[in-house]
Amino acid sequence: MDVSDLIDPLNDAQREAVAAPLGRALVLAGAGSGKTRVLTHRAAWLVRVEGTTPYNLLAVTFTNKAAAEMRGRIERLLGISGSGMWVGTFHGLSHRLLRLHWKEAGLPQGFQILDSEDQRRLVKRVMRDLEVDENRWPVRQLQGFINARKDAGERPDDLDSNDPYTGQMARVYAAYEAACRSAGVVDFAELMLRTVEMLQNHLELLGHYRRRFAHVLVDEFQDTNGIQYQWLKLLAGPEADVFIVGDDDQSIYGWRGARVENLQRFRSDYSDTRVLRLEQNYRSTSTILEAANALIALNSDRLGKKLWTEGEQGDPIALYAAFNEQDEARFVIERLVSLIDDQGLARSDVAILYRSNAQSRTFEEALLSRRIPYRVYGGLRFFERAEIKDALAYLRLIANRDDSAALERVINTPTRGIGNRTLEAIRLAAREQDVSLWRAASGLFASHGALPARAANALGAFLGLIDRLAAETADMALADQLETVLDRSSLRAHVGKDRSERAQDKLENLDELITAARNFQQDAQIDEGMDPLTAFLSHAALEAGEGQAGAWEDCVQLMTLHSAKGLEFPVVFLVGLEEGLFPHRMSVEEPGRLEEERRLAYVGITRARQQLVMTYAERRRLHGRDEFGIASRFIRELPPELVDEVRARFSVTGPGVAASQGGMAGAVAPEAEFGLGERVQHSRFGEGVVLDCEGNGPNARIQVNFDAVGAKWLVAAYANLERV
DNA sequence: CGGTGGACTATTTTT
DNA sequence: TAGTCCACCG
Repeated sequence: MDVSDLIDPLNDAQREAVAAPLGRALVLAGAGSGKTRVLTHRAAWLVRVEGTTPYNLLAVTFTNKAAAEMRGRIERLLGISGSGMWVGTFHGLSHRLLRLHWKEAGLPQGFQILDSEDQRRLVKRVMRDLEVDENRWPVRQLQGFINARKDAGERPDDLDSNDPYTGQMARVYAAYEAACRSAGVVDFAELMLRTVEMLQNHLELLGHYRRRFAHVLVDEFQDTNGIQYQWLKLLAGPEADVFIVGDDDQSIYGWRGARVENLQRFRSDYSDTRVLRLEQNYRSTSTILEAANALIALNSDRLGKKLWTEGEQGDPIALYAAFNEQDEARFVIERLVSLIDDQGLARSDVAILYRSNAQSRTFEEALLSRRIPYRVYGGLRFFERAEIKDALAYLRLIANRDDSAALERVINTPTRGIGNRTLEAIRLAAREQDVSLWRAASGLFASHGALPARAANALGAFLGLIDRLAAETADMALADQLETVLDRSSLRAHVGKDRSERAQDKLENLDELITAARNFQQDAQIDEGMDPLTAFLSHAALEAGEGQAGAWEDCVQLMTLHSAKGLEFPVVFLVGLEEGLFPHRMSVEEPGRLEEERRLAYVGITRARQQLVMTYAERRRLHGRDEFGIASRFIRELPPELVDEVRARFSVTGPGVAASQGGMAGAVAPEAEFGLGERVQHSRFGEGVVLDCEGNGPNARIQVNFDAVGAKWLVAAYANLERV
């Protein structure tokens, strides 16, 4: 049997992992060490060498993107496609199990999924019904509490109701659960918890799946939370062949419940675990790697790993102390332009990474003014847009009248004369009779005199509209159904008359939704037993889609450090490295949280392949105030010899900024060979004026505005400039 | 019902 | 500063 294609492209450590004997294996894979390759090759190895079938594999990741990538790569290695292989996210796979076994899970057949916004609205609704003071108990906090409890596998009954604080929150949790049950909806955390409970309560099902999934593979294990760990352990059972890959140094989601300890826990739960390390890095220069190693070494409680590379040393890390955030953006953009224009880098080779979303603005403005295409990751996703959610809420209501969250959303969108009074009456009736809003509304409408005539008419029109839409569109294709709903509900007209320039965008989004529905029905393999509408709605909830449609031209990439995990770029600008911003002030108090910030810095540094540029601003406008910042401790924690401080302080920039306490190596004042404004001559570009200088010695860079070709950055050592 | 203005808040985010 | 949310008013 020829498995050279599986084995040959691997190094020794990778090979050892891929060909590990069946059993429990934990692969500690450093950044850029080829973990996805190892995982996918392992899957292919199991089929081609160990003789299992794709049907017996269970491969789990966190994001849809990673799951799609993994599936594609495994299928390519196996030369198959569309197999019965279960590759997906924790939530996607749980969803599938719950659809197949809705009865055993105690769910209605057509249950729908609440996204975070739906959940928050529902929690809020429940709190109002319970008359919980929203000022004392912020809704988001309660939502977070409920999710944290579910992520830990706890139901309201498991909580200490004697403690007044916990007791109050448990009350809301319980009421929220009741509301979900009556509406036939589940939130994200519930998908996991419900699946675990279902399997625990139905040992015949558990046995079936344990036999089926003889081989379990998990990516990014350091990001698993309590319930995900339980889920895995339950499905894998004591016998399964389990192959997990993770990196404790890249655990950056502790704040949303991820438990790095699960790596250790796995080792102690399965004492025969074979631990393997992938430490050879194929991504970054040795300079970048050394910096990353030095930084992360300051964390305690590491499982221990030291990355190395056979690659080149590369350039030193550039550090720029900006005067303020505009200066920071100016520096980054100028540097990036010179990389693109003079060194031929693609725009998409360059990433600007920051700690918090708000920082993107200055960079966007600077990029915009220079007409450089860019793309910001994060922000509102397609299926999260209000007009899209409104449209989907109509569909949800058509699929399931008891979906009270959906009803609340659209009963008066567009406005149809059902005001708060009427809605309050409906809510009251629903609470008293312990039924869904739809049923309560129908009841009120049917009993004469229960509502004022006007309200009753309006309500009747709404109830009739939904019933009619449901009946008339029942046999339509999804896209046609949606089209009909948008027109007949007047939602499209409502969205269109929004008198802002956003109205056009919104209409286009609705069209996009119709297209999405059409494509979905065409090429999605819809699981048996799920009608297309239910499947589409679940898809919309589980895969919120991209933030920006299309836009796949060559763009500079802007994103938070969190969203950069798993990606790599030839050039990385790590910006806003100031105490209070990064590490964020909310994380500096607790050692554990500070270490997570440090891991975040580690993730950022290791995204860079060739060149890493760090910046911080000595002054920054934050929340409308001017804040003075000092360099982040993460800068000071890097070996000074790897860092080259770029100082533009030739002159003018401003008094008092030349020597900063955060500066490296005592901030030697640069000796410039050329002064600003001086006229110089270049062999190729002709004459020009010196605009700016950075650094000193042979590494110094000089910006010259050439008469013929405009402004360019030149490296002093190669430029051979002469005074005119 | 929709529009306005005051209060409040401001890490990270996937599913 | 800027964006969101909500209460109140016409």
